Amino acid sequence: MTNASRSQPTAPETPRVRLNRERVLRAAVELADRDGIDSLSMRRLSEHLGVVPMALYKHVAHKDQLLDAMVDLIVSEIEPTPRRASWQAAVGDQILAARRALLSHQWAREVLESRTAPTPAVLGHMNAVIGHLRRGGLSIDLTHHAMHALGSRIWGFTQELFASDPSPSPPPSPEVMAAMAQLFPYVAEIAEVVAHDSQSVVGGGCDDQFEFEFALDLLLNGIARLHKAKWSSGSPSVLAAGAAPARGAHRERTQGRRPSA
Amino acid sequence: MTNASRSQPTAPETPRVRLNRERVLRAAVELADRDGIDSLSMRRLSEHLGVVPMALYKHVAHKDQLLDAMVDLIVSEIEPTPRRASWQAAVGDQILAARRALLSHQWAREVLESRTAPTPAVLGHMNAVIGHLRRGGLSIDLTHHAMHALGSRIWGFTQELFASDPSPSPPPSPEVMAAMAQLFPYVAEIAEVVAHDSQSVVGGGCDDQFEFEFALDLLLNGIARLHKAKWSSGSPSVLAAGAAPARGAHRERTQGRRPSA
DNA sequence: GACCGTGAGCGTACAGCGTACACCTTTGTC
DNA sequence: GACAAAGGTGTACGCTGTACGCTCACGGTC
Repeated sequence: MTNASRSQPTAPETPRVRLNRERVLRAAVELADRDGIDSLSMRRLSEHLGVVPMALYKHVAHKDQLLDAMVDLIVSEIEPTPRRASWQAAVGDQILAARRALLSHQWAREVLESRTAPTPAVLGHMNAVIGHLRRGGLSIDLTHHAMHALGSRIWGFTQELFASDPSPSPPPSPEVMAAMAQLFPYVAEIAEVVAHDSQSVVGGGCDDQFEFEFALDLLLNGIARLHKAKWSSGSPSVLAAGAAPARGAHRERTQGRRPSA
Repeated sequence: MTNASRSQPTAPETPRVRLNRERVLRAAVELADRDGIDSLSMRRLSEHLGVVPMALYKHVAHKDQLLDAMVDLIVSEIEPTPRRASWQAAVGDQILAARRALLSHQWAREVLESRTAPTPAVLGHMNAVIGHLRRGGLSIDLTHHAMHALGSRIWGFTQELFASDPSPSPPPSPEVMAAMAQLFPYVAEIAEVVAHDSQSVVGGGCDDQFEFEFALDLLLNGIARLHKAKWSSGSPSVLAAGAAPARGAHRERTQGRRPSA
């Protein structure tokens, strides 16, 4: 009785395509793109695939593995970029390629950052970036610190101060605005200039692509200067070589300390 | 009958201190510090406070508000720093003060980044950082982009490639190591150097404090050079002023485009 | 064609989550 | 002492991830 609908359902024309890992992952990505990663549950995913929740567990061990595999899937779509005249250009290309690949998957940032172990595709992209740096002549030491400095920016997203609000709140009332200007004059000053077409404080009416490339160039140029100055983490005070005076001696600076020889 | 234990419990010496918002927040922070933010549930928190889950809702509207308030609580413990001879030093001080305040609350990064609206304390710290930049003579324009470039780094944490694994996995077997060296030679090269006392790929055996200050100085110095070169986002090619040649013309660069006048 | 092992998909069940709602108890004010 | 407000409780609901055992379709072998 309960199986009646299963043995010969009312729609026999659907030949009941078999599930496989690939289909599960593609559907998961599609759903996450459409509704956001927070509303991606095993139940909703299974529903989307016309299947019972537990069916998914024949193809992924648990939700965490599903997320890992989703990341791997879209990260593996980053094309490796060729060498360029300068390593800065090559690294920039590689990182902007990542940005293009991940930009249509807003959830990727959050998931990527929450992973604790890298997937093969992740290692591949890291390898490509490191490769451009090393072939550009950077020492292992400088490359290592450069990778830390770039951090998750190698994925092509800036870590903004605030997650962009999908449902923009109504513009703050004038009296709130005035109170804010009094308490936080410097924030208000910038907010005012930025908010010519938006109401968010920071990160709203801004050109994400510009801000990203701005910060990327800042870092790459800084690394280039260190490279030219033959900087090594053994000689920390050279960090400011050729630039404006550094922040100066901090009481609790880690002068001279370094992780590896 | 069921109320017997409530009306006159076996331990009448506990005068049943009344709950208040402060106590709830402090307990939540304590619990998050100890067990991680993922295991902070309203139920566990209430249990920790010797109270029924719903009691918490007399003091916070919902869990999101609790998280907001927790962040606000610890962010408000960041001391504002005085002016220094250079604005770089002042900004550095302010950001390292944030780092000190947040370092013992590992969960703060994740929560902070997931918020969409700033709390007062958050605005206060932002205001302090922006203030140091503006009083240092930076234009509103440059200050704005500098804040984007610093991003969530103003909180004192580097956005690492991977979350530090609380339960370090066993060191990869030699054959896995060899396979990795073949597939990702550049990653392996760095991993080998770094892993003299740790087994993680990146972010493991590294000096967090050093890496943080390295990246911070890189950014502050870059911003300082732009400031000295009187850079404005209207003249994008000046970005590389006085430094190594920039990444060069990207096909899809956003040359000249800018968010605000 | 008959048989049988494998594994995909199903159903049920459970513990845990955030929180709505109605109720009771304690507290502070007059 | 009366009464309102505020604080704490109990129950219940819909949601989550997933363990376990079953059934049934498929592929390979005889």
